[in-house]
Amino acid sequence: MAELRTFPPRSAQTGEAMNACPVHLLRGKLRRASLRPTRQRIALGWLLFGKGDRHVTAETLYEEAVAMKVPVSLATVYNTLHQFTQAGLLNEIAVDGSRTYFDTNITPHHHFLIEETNSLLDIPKGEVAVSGLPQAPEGTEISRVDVIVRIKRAAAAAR
Amino acid sequence: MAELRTFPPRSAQTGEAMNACPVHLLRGKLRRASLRPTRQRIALGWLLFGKGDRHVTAETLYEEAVAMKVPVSLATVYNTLHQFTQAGLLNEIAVDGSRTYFDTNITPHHHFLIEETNSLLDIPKGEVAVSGLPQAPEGTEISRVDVIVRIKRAAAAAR
DNA sequence: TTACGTGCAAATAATTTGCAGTCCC
DNA sequence: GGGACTGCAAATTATTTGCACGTAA
Repeated sequence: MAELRTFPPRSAQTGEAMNACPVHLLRGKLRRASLRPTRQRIALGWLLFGKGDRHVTAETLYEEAVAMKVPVSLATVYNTLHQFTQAGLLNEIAVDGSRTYFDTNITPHHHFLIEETNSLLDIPKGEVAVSGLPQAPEGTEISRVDVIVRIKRAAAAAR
Repeated sequence: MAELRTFPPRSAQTGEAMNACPVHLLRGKLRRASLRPTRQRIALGWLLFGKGDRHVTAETLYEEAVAMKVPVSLATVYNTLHQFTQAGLLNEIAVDGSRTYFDTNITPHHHFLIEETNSLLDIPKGEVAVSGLPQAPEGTEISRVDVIVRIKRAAAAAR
């Protein structure tokens, strides 16, 4: 259905009359990160940043791209996710020992992990507070604090 | 140096005069978990539970076993770690998207992740408190809360 | 004896890499 | 035009699995 066609109208790539267009913003975002705004980076950026905060894995993003008829290879999705992460546009989250998740919400916040579906959910900012953090060992500093609240289906309570 | 020889003195395996011996305790632990106290499970259990709380990966435990001249295969180490985990003797921790760590400390506590060496350190119980945990979604409950404090070498402060 | 465990090697799964061809500046 | 980017396939890494053989009960 929704095709790539929706994205970078060829005519627009030359920059005429569309300064508020999200694609335009994306290009700027990429440029600022010294990443050439290529077709696939823009398409992936669109998928990632175009609909609010999301959590994706390389695999899911790749599938989305394919579904949207965006011509991109899985290897490029991996590369792009890592480049975006390195550029600070994404956060990497480890929840289980197998897949790697990427989060488009780069503000400090924590997560629910729905064990049943292995999916992530943001915990609204401010609801969780971690206190009493001990001093980091000599010569080191805290780079990040991750909190993951694992959720399972409630034990069928006797009734 | 320290060889397996130190472990289950053949004579002891029949159960004579060594009720307080750690090997004996281990056997009980395994039996209670319905795991046959086999040579390799005892050796691995010895390595895991014989020196206080530890964090291992299948790979590191395997190397230790090899160094101790314990005859065991990597596949068995994986199996054993999972069986122990399922039996509640170990906790599995995900800190990065690649390796899986196992923690012999099964009481609720949190971790430092030394990014430089990719190693884990327990955060002393009681130092960290997580407050304001939101309600788990309908029909679900919290199964565990993991807090991982990532530590990096301090930015060389100007002086 | 007999089911449970173990070892080995092959199978998977997720991710990375090498390199030839393509595209942006 | 030239270097940055991409795609493909082969290479890696971490982990799992199938199956013949060994071993605890």
